[in-house]
Amino acid sequence: MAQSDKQSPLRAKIIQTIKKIPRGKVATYGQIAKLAGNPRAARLVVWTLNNASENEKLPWHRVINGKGTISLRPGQGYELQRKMLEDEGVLFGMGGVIELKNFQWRPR
DNA sequence: AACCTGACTTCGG
DNA sequence: TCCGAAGCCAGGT
Repeated sequence: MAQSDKQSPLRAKIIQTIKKIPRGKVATYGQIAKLAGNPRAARLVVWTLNNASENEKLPWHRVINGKGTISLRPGQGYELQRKMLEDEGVLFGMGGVIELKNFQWRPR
Protein backbone atom coordinates (compact mmCIF):
# COMPACT_ATOMS: atom_id res chain seq x y z
CA MET A 1 0.00 0.00 0.00
CA ALA A 2 1.08 3.54 0.13
CA GLN A 3 3.19 4.29 -2.84
CA SER A 4 4.92 7.18 -1.20
CA ASP A 5 8.04 6.44 -3.24
CA LYS A 6 7.68 8.26 -6.49
CA GLN A 7 11.38 8.52 -7.12
CA SER A 8 13.50 5.59 -8.28
CA PRO A 9 14.90 3.88 -5.20
CA LEU A 10 17.21 1.96 -7.45
CA ARG A 11 18.95 5.08 -8.62
CA ALA A 12 19.98 5.99 -5.07
CA LYS A 13 20.91 2.41 -4.36
CA ILE A 14 23.07 2.23 -7.44
CA ILE A 15 24.83 5.43 -6.47
CA GLN A 16 25.51 4.18 -2.97
CA THR A 17 26.83 0.90 -4.31
CA ILE A 18 29.23 2.54 -6.71
CA LYS A 19 30.52 4.81 -3.99
CA LYS A 20 31.47 1.72 -2.01
CA ILE A 21 33.79 0.38 -4.67
CA PRO A 22 37.27 0.43 -3.09
CA ARG A 23 40.19 2.00 -4.83
CA GLY A 24 42.15 -0.39 -7.00
CA LYS A 25 39.12 -2.55 -7.67
CA VAL A 26 36.46 -2.58 -10.37
CA ALA A 27 32.83 -3.66 -10.63
CA THR A 28 30.66 -4.66 -13.55
CA TYR A 29 27.35 -3.10 -14.50
CA GLY A 30 25.50 -6.32 -13.84
CA GLN A 31 27.14 -6.65 -10.45
CA ILE A 32 26.12 -3.18 -9.38
CA ALA A 33 22.62 -3.69 -10.69
CA LYS A 34 22.37 -6.89 -8.72
CA LEU A 35 23.58 -5.26 -5.52
CA ALA A 36 21.09 -2.49 -6.10
CA GLY A 37 18.32 -5.02 -6.20
CA ASN A 38 17.70 -5.46 -9.92
CA PRO A 39 20.06 -7.82 -11.71
CA ARG A 40 18.39 -6.79 -14.95
CA ALA A 41 19.09 -3.10 -14.50
CA ALA A 42 22.55 -3.09 -15.99
CA ARG A 43 21.46 -0.46 -18.46
CA LEU A 44 19.99 1.57 -15.67
CA VAL A 45 23.46 1.77 -14.15
CA VAL A 46 24.68 3.33 -17.36
CA TRP A 47 21.94 5.87 -17.31
CA THR A 48 22.60 6.65 -13.65
CA LEU A 49 26.30 7.19 -14.18
CA ASN A 50 25.66 9.61 -17.00
CA ASN A 51 23.34 11.59 -14.79
CA ALA A 52 24.93 11.48 -11.36
CA SER A 53 28.62 10.84 -11.99
CA GLU A 54 29.55 14.47 -11.53
CA ASN A 55 26.84 15.38 -9.11
CA GLU A 56 27.50 12.56 -6.70
CA LYS A 57 31.18 12.35 -7.56
CA LEU A 58 31.00 8.69 -8.35
CA PRO A 59 34.09 6.65 -9.26
CA TRP A 60 32.60 5.96 -12.67
CA HIS A 61 35.99 4.81 -13.89
CA ARG A 62 35.74 1.75 -11.64
CA VAL A 63 32.72 0.51 -13.51
CA ILE A 64 33.37 -1.76 -16.49
CA ASN A 65 31.50 -4.42 -18.43
CA GLY A 66 31.34 -8.12 -17.66
CA LYS A 67 34.03 -8.92 -20.18
CA GLY A 68 36.55 -7.06 -18.09
CA THR A 69 37.03 -4.35 -20.67
CA ILE A 70 36.23 -0.66 -20.78
CA SER A 71 32.97 -0.10 -22.57
CA LEU A 72 33.79 3.44 -23.58
CA ARG A 73 35.19 3.98 -27.04
CA PRO A 74 38.52 5.65 -27.78
CA GLY A 75 37.99 9.38 -27.77
CA GLN A 76 34.90 8.98 -25.62
CA GLY A 77 36.73 8.61 -22.35
CA TYR A 78 38.37 5.24 -22.84
CA GLU A 79 41.88 6.53 -22.43
CA LEU A 80 40.92 8.58 -19.40
CA GLN A 81 39.25 5.68 -17.64
CA ARG A 82 42.12 3.35 -18.40
CA LYS A 83 44.63 5.87 -17.10
CA MET A 84 42.68 6.38 -13.89
CA LEU A 85 42.45 2.64 -13.28
CA GLU A 86 46.12 2.07 -13.99
CA ASP A 87 46.84 4.86 -11.55
CA GLU A 88 45.02 2.87 -8.89
CA GLY A 89 46.96 -0.26 -9.63
CA VAL A 90 44.61 -2.02 -12.00
CA LEU A 91 46.53 -3.86 -14.69
CA PHE A 92 45.40 -4.29 -18.27
CA GLY A 93 46.22 -7.31 -20.37
CA MET A 94 46.32 -7.63 -24.11
CA GLY A 95 43.33 -6.07 -25.80
CA GLY A 96 42.80 -3.89 -22.74
CA VAL A 97 41.27 -6.75 -20.79
CA ILE A 98 41.30 -6.62 -17.00
CA GLU A 99 41.50 -9.89 -15.09
CA LEU A 100 38.27 -9.72 -13.16
CA LYS A 101 39.33 -12.66 -11.08
CA ASN A 102 42.02 -10.44 -9.64
CA PHE A 103 40.54 -6.95 -9.71
CA GLN A 104 36.80 -7.34 -9.41
CA TRP A 105 35.39 -5.88 -6.21
CA ARG A 106 33.82 -8.48 -3.97
CA PRO A 107 31.38 -7.03 -1.39
CA ARG A 108 30.73 -9.21 1.62
C1' DA B 1 1.55 7.86 -26.70
C1' DA B 2 5.14 5.42 -29.69
C1' DC B 3 9.84 4.81 -31.02
C1' DC B 4 14.78 5.30 -30.19
C1' DT B 5 18.97 5.47 -27.55
C1' DG B 6 22.48 4.06 -24.04
C1' DA B 7 29.53 3.06 -20.90
C1' DC B 8 24.93 -3.85 -20.60
C1' DT B 9 23.80 -9.00 -19.97
C1' DT B 10 22.50 -13.44 -21.43
C1' DC B 11 21.21 -17.09 -24.66
C1' DG B 12 21.50 -19.61 -29.03
C1' DG B 13 23.85 -21.08 -33.32
C1' DT C 1 35.32 -19.37 -29.18
C1' DC C 2 33.01 -15.76 -31.83
C1' DC C 3 28.86 -13.32 -33.72
C1' DG C 4 24.01 -11.98 -33.79
C1' DA C 5 19.50 -11.27 -31.57
C1' DA C 6 16.50 -10.55 -27.59
C1' DG C 7 15.61 -8.63 -22.96
C1' DC C 8 15.85 -5.04 -19.41
C1' DC C 9 15.15 -0.04 -17.18
C1' DA C 10 14.43 4.97 -17.65
C1' DG C 11 14.66 9.26 -20.26
C1' DG C 12 14.47 12.00 -24.54
C1' DT C 13 12.36 13.26 -28.92
